[in-house]
Amino acid sequence: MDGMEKRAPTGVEVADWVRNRIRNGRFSPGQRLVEVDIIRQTGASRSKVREALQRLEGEGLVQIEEFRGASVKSTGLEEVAQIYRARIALEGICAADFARHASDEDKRQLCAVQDQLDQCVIDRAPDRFGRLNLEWHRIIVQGSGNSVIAELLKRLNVPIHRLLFESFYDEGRLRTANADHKKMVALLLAGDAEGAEAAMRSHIADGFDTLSKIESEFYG
Amino acid sequence: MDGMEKRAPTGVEVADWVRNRIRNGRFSPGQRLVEVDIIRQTGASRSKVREALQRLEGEGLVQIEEFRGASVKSTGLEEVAQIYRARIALEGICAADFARHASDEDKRQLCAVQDQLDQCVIDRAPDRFGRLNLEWHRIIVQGSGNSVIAELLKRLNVPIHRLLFESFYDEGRLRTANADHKKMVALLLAGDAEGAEAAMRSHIADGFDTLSKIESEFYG
DNA sequence: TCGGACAATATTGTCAACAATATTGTCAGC
DNA sequence: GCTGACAATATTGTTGACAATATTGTCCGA
Repeated sequence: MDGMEKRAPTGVEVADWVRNRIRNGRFSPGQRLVEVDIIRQTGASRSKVREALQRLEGEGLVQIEEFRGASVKSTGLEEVAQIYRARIALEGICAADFARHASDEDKRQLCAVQDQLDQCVIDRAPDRFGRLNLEWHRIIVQGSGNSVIAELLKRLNVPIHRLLFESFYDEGRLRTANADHKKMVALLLAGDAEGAEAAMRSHIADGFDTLSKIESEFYG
Repeated sequence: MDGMEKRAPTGVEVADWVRNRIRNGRFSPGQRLVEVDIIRQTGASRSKVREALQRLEGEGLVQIEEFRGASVKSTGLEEVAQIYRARIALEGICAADFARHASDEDKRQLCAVQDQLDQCVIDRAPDRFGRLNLEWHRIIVQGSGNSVIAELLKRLNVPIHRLLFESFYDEGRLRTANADHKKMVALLLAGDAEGAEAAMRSHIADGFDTLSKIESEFYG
């Protein structure tokens, strides 16, 4: 795939490869995904590439038209809004469940990441903050113990991956977001399920609001 | 597929065919899905059947082992509980959004189905009640206007399809469920988003509770 | 120069043959 | 009868060739 590997990649691996490239914008919306190109770049057989593209179509990440092949599906602002609404619902529940029955290990991890986030605010490192922010949310989902929801969120986050970093380049948003985080950690550790859920909801909703202000002219 | 059709079914159609058979129990958990059998029954080519099985694996409905083929994945009580938790989150949000901005047409449809549900209670028709119950929930999701969540719920409901009918054979549960429905319709029409969401949540949670009592010995 | 017809190429869709592995059947030896 | 080795069968995995369609290039006439 990257270097020179012996065994040919499996269909799932090719799907991962393409998905990553879509996520970080290396494949842009509307771009056609020609089978031969992917074969050349991955070393996979055509069957595997086709399998991968069909899987990604199932995830809603690409669309396949007859005799025209696969292309990266673009997600408009309306769909982004719907994804955020789903996140509000799901991560809200996760916060509540985390408050109810997270393990000490999960709580410890959460605090550790929170410390690093605080440091990022001091250092004004929005990029690193973005990465740790993903980790922070992931820990809460994992701590809720619901792997079904975890899987749903993993898929929902793919199309909005870039956007999840965008807003933190605004200093003010970065500070308020981290203030949200600190309050929420307190609620989560205190076992206040209702409070944590409400806090998570407004936190994500605020994230979308600042985002839609930034991106509104882009989407028109 | 059923009768004698001319054109061969596409991969998506074969996937639908298998998914339906899994949903209504015609294919039971653990059962191996042999490619040749599906070819015989659907008239599809092997490529299409393989494509279909891979798609279903992506949906988490079957599992594929190397050189052992596809088999229907079984969902334990723990996973069912997690699915219900996700439903609580997502349908709760849908209820709130329905209350906020559902169209008059959606409201009208909801009332119509509610009337039919009431009739089912009078007639003691649990089977018909189950079908209309699906429709009732679907209308609320549709009325929320969030197609992303609608898609998530459609997938989540597949593995628990049978269970969604089970509890209504208990007369008491059927009555309380319909009482929930009527209260919720009132809240939805009144535009009480918070009330509707809370009602939907406890409605679904109650559904799982009665279910887990019925099925607990089955899952052991 | 423009546009349409036609050819050339590129790309995807389909299928069948073959390889690799698992599953089942058989039988000798005990 | 039971067990293990081996053969026979069944099933899945892979590849390549070919068909179907789309895309691009070319040329000619108005």
